[in-house]
Amino acid sequence: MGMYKEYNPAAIEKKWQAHWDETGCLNAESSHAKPKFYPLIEFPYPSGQGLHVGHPRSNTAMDIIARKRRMEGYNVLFPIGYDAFGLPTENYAIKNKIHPAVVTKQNVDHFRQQLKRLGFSFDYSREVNTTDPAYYKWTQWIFLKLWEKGLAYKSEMPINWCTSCKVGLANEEVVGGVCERCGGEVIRKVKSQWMLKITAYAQKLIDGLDEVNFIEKVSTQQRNWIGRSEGAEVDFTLTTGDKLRVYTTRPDTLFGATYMVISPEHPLVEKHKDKIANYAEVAAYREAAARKSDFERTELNKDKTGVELKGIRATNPLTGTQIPVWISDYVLMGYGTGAIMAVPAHDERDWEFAKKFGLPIIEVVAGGNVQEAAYTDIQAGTMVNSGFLNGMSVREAKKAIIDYLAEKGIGERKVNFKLRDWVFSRQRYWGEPIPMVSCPCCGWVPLKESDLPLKLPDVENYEPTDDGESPLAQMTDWVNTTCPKCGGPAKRETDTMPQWAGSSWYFLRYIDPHNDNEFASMDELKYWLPVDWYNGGMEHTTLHLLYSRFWHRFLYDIGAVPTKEPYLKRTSHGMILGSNGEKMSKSRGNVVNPDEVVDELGADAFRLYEMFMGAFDQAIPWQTDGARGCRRFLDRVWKLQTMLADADGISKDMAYDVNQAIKKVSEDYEQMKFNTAIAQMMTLVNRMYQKGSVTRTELAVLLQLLNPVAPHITEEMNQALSLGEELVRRPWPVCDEKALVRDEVEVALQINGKVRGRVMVPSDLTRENAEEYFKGSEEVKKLLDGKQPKKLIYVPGRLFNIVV
RNA sequence: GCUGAAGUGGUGGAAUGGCAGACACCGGGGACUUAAAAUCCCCUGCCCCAAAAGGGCGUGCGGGUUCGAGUCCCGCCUUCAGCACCA
Repeated sequence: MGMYKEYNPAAIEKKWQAHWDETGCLNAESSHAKPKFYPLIEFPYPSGQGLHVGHPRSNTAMDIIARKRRMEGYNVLFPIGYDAFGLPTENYAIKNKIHPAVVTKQNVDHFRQQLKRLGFSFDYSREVNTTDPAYYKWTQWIFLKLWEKGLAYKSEMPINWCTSCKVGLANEEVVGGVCERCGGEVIRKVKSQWMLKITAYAQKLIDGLDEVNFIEKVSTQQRNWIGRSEGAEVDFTLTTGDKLRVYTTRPDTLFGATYMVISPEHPLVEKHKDKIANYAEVAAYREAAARKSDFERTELNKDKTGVELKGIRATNPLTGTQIPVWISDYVLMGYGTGAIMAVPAHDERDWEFAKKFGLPIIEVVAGGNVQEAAYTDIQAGTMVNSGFLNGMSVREAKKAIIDYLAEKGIGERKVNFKLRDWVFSRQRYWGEPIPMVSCPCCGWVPLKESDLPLKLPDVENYEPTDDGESPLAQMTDWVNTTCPKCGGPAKRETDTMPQWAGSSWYFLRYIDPHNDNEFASMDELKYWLPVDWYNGGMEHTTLHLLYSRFWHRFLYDIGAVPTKEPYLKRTSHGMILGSNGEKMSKSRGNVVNPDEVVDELGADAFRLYEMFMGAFDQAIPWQTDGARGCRRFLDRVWKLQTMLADADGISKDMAYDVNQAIKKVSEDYEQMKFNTAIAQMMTLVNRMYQKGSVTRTELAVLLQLLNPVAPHITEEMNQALSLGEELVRRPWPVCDEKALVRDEVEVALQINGKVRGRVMVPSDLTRENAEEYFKGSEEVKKLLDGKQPKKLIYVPGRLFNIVV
């Protein structure tokens, strides 16, 4: 045993990190002999600011699980990589005239060094980087497969266009309707873009949720986002002779339709412009709508606006009544058919619209007062004013009307999804080139697989062109190519893929990261898939998490991966807020830099605090004083070396506490209740201090339990005291249930639910025996003071309640 | 407006319908020290009482269920996050 030294985290942490690097003992084993465990964190975007205190929250949590699983005998793949394409890097490159690849390399190196300082047990030998051509070769390959199966197509879609900078902007760059950089006006400009048909997978993505174990709020949010609804499409006839098809979830209310609303972009507006008496007004409204972003159009609480198409009317197919047709920007071309029938009596938005514009309101479901408010209850109402539907319940009416519409050929049952197809084009440089060529003879032609990766060319200038094309469009040498099909002159696609592309399949590449022939071998995929546990932020629930499920399910359908779903389990961490309780941001000046905390307190204390600060799934404000408290705890653990007793084994008076800690810590880690697990270890250490001594066995158990959270200090103490081989190689401790059984337990004595005393009772006292036992008790006699008990309740081990 | 989450001491937070405030932070007191820091020990929800003993009040608000409610039900209020008025 060496001399006692002060706890010096800087030296200890460096030593063990170097040891893990050299031995690779935390890396996944290539053998498939052991059962596998694949935990995953969302790989970071390597921003110029470096790591913030939010990253280590998720990382430490999964590191704890990963380290525990290794001790439980699993072969663990805990990978790390970088999601390195993206806007901030590109903007930085433009501003500073540096190639984005250079910036990316600097940032990745910085991130890696910061992550290593925190002692995460990542397998760095499997690192991936989405900007590496050897990686994005396979991103492009997946795109080609999607194209092959008809899931990639081109469509006219609006982009945000700054009229002053003359560039396309991301939603994020549009703040309050104006350009974030110059404050210029932003309009929506239509451009032909690549789309992915995620809507074809809507039902599969809903059904897949039943096969996995996601926390409830994630499944709920994905289901709501996909938004399956069942209703009907119905044809109305216009006075122009056209059929106007609408989608409705309430076909039962068809008799109550008193007007129609179509989207301002609806083709019928353009088609019949000479029949529309107030066309100038309509055109002005349409132009105003075009200027608005989807968000503004759908912004709530805003006043309903709209314009009647004068000169065109629609006929209600059931009543034969002619009703007016309006345009309004709250109806979007992208959902349903871009047209609705309005039933103001039973839809709140329609009701408001009708009130504002003085349109008639006809009650067709009895039960409310439709002049006062829309009546939307679909459980209680009975049909009225609805011809053959009268007297039916809403449910019956729905079925009857759909059957009727189908019979007459004017409508049909229809399932709709809120989910929209995925706009896959960006007018940017720093993304994966889309491997497609436009040929005047053959149309869009995919590159041959053997020509992948299609690398990004070196350009001088990364600024988008002022006509909305990607910077790549200026690279005529690169753009002009030959058609892979006919060999004639052709042009490359110059838009690039969105950042979501690389992150939609990165967990597959980790499995076989150096494979040049395929994105991963089936043999490895079969062993490692699915990801057993994926932790990430709630903000990625409806985009990244859904997109990657979509790609994975597609790859399954073409036989490229062996599982339907990529992730078995999904959990989520809460955000770390600034000490003022607000979101951390540079502008608020409340950002905490993890490097500074590690410098002052060490990585172990930092990790400990990240896990101790509060409930893992809740947003928590950062308090550096709290982190100092965690360092104090580690100091106390360190000092236990000076309190070593001669005895070995677990002493009798500590058996309960030690085993209680094993049980509680083991269970709490699994449920991500890290804060209470740590509290339990603090309690154990407090007990050891009270006693003033600790055996080697007791200390070894504590170090083992603490190791996943604070891996450096625990390995160092284990080694310094020669307690055994490295903790990473030792099995996870098992609770001795017998040690938790006690002869007597303290229970509370209550009168009418109020605590009036405490008493020790045999721990095996049952409900049946309790009455007799307590009747003989002095304390109970005293409390009763002659009163007659009406009822006696014993909760074993908890309390005895006397109702008088 | 919709959806989701949450309101508990001075602070962060604990609590399968069963002793509210575990574990920490801050603060106070003591020991050690020439002294300070660090460390160790003790106290620390609020109110009444000189103190103790002993009461009383307490988990956003108002009701309810229950022997018993932070927890369950109904109705409000507030805060945070997300959002695509989805017919």
